[in-house]
Order: sequence, then structure tokens, then C-alpha cells
Amino acid sequence: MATNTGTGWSFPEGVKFYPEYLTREHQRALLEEVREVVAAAPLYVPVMPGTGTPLSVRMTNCGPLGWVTDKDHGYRYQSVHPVTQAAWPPIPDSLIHIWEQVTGYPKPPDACLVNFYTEDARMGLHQDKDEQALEAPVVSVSLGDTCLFRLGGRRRDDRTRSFRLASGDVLVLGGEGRLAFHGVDRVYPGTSTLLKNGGRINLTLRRVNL
DNA sequence: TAGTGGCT
DNA sequence: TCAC
Repeated sequence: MATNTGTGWSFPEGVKFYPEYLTREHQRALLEEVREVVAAAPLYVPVMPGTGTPLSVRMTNCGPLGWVTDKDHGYRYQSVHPVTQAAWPPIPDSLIHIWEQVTGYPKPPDACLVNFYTEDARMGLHQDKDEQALEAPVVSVSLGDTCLFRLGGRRRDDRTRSFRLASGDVLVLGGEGRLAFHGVDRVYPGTSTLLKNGGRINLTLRRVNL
């Protein structure tokens, strides 16, 4: 059963959108925990496999595993920060709780990707498919400035729908939507006061290992 | 192919 | 959308 969005386009089955899931207080507390993660595991600029073209987002991770990409070894999960070689810091409890509440998946997430978007950062249309546990949903939590998010289907050429993700929104990609192409077309500067210097933070919770 | 410049 |  797909969710009707009133635009003639429905979310794929298994996609759940929770606008304003987190209160402002919860967002502030979560942001503080993200700052601790970034203090332990600094943001860095990932690059595309093969070409070495930098992505426009800055990235870090928390949890037993982190998603990384580089010129020589491509997309993968690994247990250490690619620059410092230190183990990733733990996933904050509040994020584990969100995962439990919105998924009900029997195992906790073992990876949390932290993406920081400045006002000119983008994320091209892609699928999350580097995980073994493809039956586990992917959970996205937005903090800071609003972005224009694009969601399609399992094939790159499936039609897409764009909608905004604002601070405190939670999006779950499960079921048919687990392998849906998605990306971030733009960030709207000045749309949130949560981050003093602006920008958007996206936290993506995933179960990688079975 | 999680990016992007250039051409129709 | 294509082609790199």
C-alpha cells in the first residue's frame, strides 16, 4: 500500500515520512551529540571511486561500521575513520531509540552516516545498496536547513518526486522503497536557526551486517 | 555513476 | 539525458 501524497504520485510501499518527528528540544540535544561525534571523528571530504572527484558533502560516521568512499577502493563499510584510522565513536542512544520507534527491526543499526551539507552541497541520485541486510530499512534524520529531496523508484529512470525535508523530519526507506533512487537537489540557506552557521546535517541509520 | 559539463 |  503506497502512501498517497496528493500530487498524483505515491511513495513506494515501505516508505514512511514523519514530518516534525523531533521536537526542537530533541533536535538541540541530538545536535549536541552529533557535535561530540564530529569531535571524535572529524568531517572529511569523500571522493568518487576511479576519478577521485570530490563529493560536495562533508562526511563522518558513528557506529561499529561507517560508509566510506575513496579513489582506489570505492564504496564500502569499514570500522575505522579513513583519515585518523580510529574506530568510529558509538551511535548516540537517542538515534538507536528513533530507529526502534520507526522501524521495529529486531537488530539495532550498525552504521550511522553523518553528512554535512553547506548551501551549495548536493547529492546525486543514487541507491543505498552497499549493505548486506537489504531487508532492513534505512532511516534518515534531518537537522538544520531544509533541503529539496528527490525520491524515485528502483530503476534510475523511474519517475521521481521532489519534496522538502526540514529539521526534525524523519524518513524511512523500507520495503519496496529500500532500493529507491534518491538524492538531494538543493539546500535552502537560512531556513533553520538550529545550526548557528547554517547548513544541513543528515543522519542515516543503517543495518549493514545480517 | 553517492559527479558533472556540455550539447541538443 | 548523454558521455565521460
